[in-house]
Amino acid sequence: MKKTRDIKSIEQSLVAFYRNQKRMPTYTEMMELFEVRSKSVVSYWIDKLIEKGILEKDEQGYLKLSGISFGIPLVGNVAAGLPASAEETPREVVSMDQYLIARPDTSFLLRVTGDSMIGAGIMDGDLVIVERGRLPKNGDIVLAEVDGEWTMKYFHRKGREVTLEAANPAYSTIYPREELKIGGVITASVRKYLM
Amino acid sequence: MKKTRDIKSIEQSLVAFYRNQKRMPTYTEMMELFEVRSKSVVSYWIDKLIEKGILEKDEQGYLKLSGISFGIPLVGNVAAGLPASAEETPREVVSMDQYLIARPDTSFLLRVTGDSMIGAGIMDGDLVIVERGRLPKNGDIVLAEVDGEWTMKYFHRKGREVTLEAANPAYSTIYPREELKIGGVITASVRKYLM
DNA sequence: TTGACATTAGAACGTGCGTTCTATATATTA
DNA sequence: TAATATATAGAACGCACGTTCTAATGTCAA
Repeated sequence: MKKTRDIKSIEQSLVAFYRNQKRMPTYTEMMELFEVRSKSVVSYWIDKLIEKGILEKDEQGYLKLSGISFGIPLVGNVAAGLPASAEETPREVVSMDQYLIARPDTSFLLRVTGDSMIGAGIMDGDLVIVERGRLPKNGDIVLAEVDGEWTMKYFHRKGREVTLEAANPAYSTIYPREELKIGGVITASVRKYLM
Repeated sequence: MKKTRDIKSIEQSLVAFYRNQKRMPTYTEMMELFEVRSKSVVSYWIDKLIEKGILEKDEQGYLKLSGISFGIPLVGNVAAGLPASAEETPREVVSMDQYLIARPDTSFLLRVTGDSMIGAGIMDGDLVIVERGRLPKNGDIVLAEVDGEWTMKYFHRKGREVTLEAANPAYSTIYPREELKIGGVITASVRKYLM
C-alpha cells in the first residue's frame, strides 16, 4: 500500500465534493476529505493544486475548480477512436451545459413528439433546446404555432412570404396565412440511449 | 419607476452571480448585488428567499440555490408547445450535465464523422457521449475497433457470435473474426444547430 | 550515516463572515 | 388621519475562516 494521498486523489475528492454540494469545501472540511489532521497540510496541498492549474483563486481569494476538472474530455472523433492511454492527452474539456446552452435565461427544453423533423436527425423522444426571442434565419428550425397547434419546422422567408417545411416528405409544407407565432428557435438537440 | 428590488430580481441576480462565479456571493457582495447598504437588509431578503424555497442552507449553514434556479426548465412536449405564461408553471428543471452524463469519470466525448449511424439519428458532426467499460447489450450502439479502424455500430450478440451493423444500408454488417475491441457504449448524442 | 527535501502536525493570529439588535423610513390598510 | 406591516440602515458581536509560523517526521540519494 502506497500513500493514497497524491494530487490526483485530492483533485478527485474535491471534484466529488463540489458535484455533491455545489460549493467548495472549507479547509476544515478538507482535513476530513484529505484525511489529514492539520489545516496547514490542507493549505500545503491546495498550493500544489494551484501550481498545477487544477485550482484557482478568484479575485476575492475564494477557491475555484478551474475548468479542467469539469465536464468530460473531448478526445477526438470516431475515426481516431480511443486515445492510446486514456491518460494525459492534452484534452479539451467540455461541460454540456456550457456547450449546449448559450442563453440559459431565455432557453427551455421541449420533448419532441412525432417524426416531422426526422430528416434533420430529430427523432421522437428527443429533447430540443429552444431559445425564445431569437430571430429565425433561413434554414433554422423553429417552434411555431400553426392553426392552433405547435410544431417544429424549417423556417424560410422569401420577401414577405414565410414557409414552414418539415424534414419529412410525408408532411406538406405550410404557408401560414395570417399570424404566425414563433415560440423560439431550436439551438440544439439531445438524445439519451442509456441510463 | 417602481422599486426594482423584489424577490424575483434578487433571485435572478443570485443565479447570475452563481453562473459566473461558480459560488454563492458573500453577504457583503450581496449588498452590491441587491443595491442595499446594510448586511441586515441582505439577511432580510435571504430569509424571504429561503421561505419561498428558492434558497436553502446546507448542514453547515452555507447558502445553496435549490435546484429550481439551475439548468433550464423542461416545459413539456412539442405538441403542447409554449406554456401559456412562460411564468409559474410547476416546471421541472434539468441540467444537461446531470441529465446526459451518468458517470462523468468513465465517460468522454467523441465527434462523429461519417454517416454510418444516420438511421439512428446520429449525423456527421454530432457529439456522442461514450461510457467506457460498460457491458454492451443487444441493440446498444458501441464504439468498436475493427481492422484497425474505429467505428460506431449497433452491437448484437447471439451466443458466441457478435455482429456489428451500421444504421445505414450503404454499409455492410461486420462479423468480427478474432479480437473485437469495444471502446465503450454510446449513452447519448447531442447536436448543436446554432451558437 | 548524513544531508536535503517532502510531508505532516499543531498552534496562534487577524480578518471577514453571517447573525442579531435597535432605530428609522416607507407603504398599506382601516 | 392613525395604526400596522414592510423595508432599510447601521453598529456590534462571536466565531470560523484561511494564513502563517515552528517543529517534527518520513523519504530518498549520496
